[in-house]
Amino acid sequence: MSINLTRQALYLQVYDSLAQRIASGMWKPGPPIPNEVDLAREFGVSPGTLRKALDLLEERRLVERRQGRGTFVLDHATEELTFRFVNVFDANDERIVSTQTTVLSQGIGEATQVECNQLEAAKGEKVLRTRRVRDHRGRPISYEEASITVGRLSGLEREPNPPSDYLIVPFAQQHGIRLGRATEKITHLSASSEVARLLRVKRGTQLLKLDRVVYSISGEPVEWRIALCNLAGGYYVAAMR
Amino acid sequence: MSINLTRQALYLQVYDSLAQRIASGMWKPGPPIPNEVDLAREFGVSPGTLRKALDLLEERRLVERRQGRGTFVLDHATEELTFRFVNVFDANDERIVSTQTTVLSQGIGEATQVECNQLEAAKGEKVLRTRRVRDHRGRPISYEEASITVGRLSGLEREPNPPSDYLIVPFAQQHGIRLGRATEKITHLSASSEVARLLRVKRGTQLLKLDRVVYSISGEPVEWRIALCNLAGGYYVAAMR
DNA sequence: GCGAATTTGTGCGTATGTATT
DNA sequence: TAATACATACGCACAAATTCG
Repeated sequence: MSINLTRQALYLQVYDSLAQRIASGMWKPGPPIPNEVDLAREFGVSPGTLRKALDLLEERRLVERRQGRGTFVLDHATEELTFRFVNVFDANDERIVSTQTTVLSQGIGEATQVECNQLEAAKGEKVLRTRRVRDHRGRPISYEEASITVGRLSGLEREPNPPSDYLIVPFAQQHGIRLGRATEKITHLSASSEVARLLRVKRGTQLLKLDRVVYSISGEPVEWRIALCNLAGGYYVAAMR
Repeated sequence: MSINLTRQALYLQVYDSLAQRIASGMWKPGPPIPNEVDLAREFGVSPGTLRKALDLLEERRLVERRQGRGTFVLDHATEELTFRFVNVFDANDERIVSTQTTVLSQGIGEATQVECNQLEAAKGEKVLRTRRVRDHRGRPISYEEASITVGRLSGLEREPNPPSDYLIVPFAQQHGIRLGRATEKITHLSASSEVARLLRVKRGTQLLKLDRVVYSISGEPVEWRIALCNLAGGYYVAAMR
């Protein structure tokens, strides 16, 4: 290569370009993206450099590569990817994938101080707040309060009626954002009378409190959520590396 | 390269050789290992292939590479690596790194049915069991029951007095094993009178139950541990990708 | 303070292996 | 079987970081 005046390695620049094509919807799940040789030629880089960019796309779950078939944009609306930030399992070792939700309230407002901290948002930024109760196998399982940074989901600002039963992973994907990681703080507490009523348990029942922030692949916080969860014989699973 | 009669890719074979040198203690933390060109020559592979093997060693935290300096074997006895499977923080956001432990009992025996399941051990395999109470800032913070597969830690069988206050990560390293990942199941429960006494809390106090299995880099379970933890204003943190 | 030597990081180009269609 | 696409491997050149005289 010639002299590198740019701050970024070439394969990282290629990564950005490819990621942009996926975020913009130019490449969608379904058909394979162009093959490596063609892409390398198009970007004017060597096949090895392009492969390194694809390695990164794969690691960040933007694409999936299959030898002999091609490279495919991943659909984050699959069960595997959608529920990967949901670590609660019921007593039968089944992941709690809420089928039904009851929305208590929803609205857009300016971020509070706490929301600004959790979401790394500037003062005055808009957030979409949703309060709901999730059911699992016909039983209310959790009460949730979630806040989403409106500005980071492209097009959300202009949506008249955002879905109140959204699941954050596919919801973000629909707005050009793939999620990369999340952290969750876990404590336990006693159900207040209000929450007890919503979850149909006795007041004082012990619940798990899950305080979660979900980040985009590029590292921005997208959703902050607090869930009060009635484990009822189930458990939470954490995986560490 | 010539025909590939082996099942494994060349860079994976090289990885195994390098990993073996670290496990055996031939290469230790401290001085850098030989440079990439020399290693490639020694193994009779191209620099690119050797680099791919090193990439894997780095990803699995066996080595650390620094441009201009060299490649170094990682010491898992550092705080960062030792406590990476400890996700409990106190009310001041400080990780709970137990300074003091009181051992209640320790001994070697044949694995029970449950231990065989958790540790993927054969019937009759030996396990080292330790019961202890951990302190944090002068307060008892958790009661633990741990079982270790004796056969998977080299030399442990012949140790007359295994340390009762071991920390699993450096302890495994001392026996030629680096740990790769862990999973932890979390529930809450009320303290029994016995546990309440040990943790100096009232009977019935809510505790977090942490049921953890730690795996070696090669994927074998090494330790199964149950901890009953008095959060006392603290919290558990899970990170997801 | 500077330049040479050393070591890893990035990039190029090519050939061949292997899985899929 | 043939064509296609990703996977592995080779070898070389130069960039960037670090160390040391």
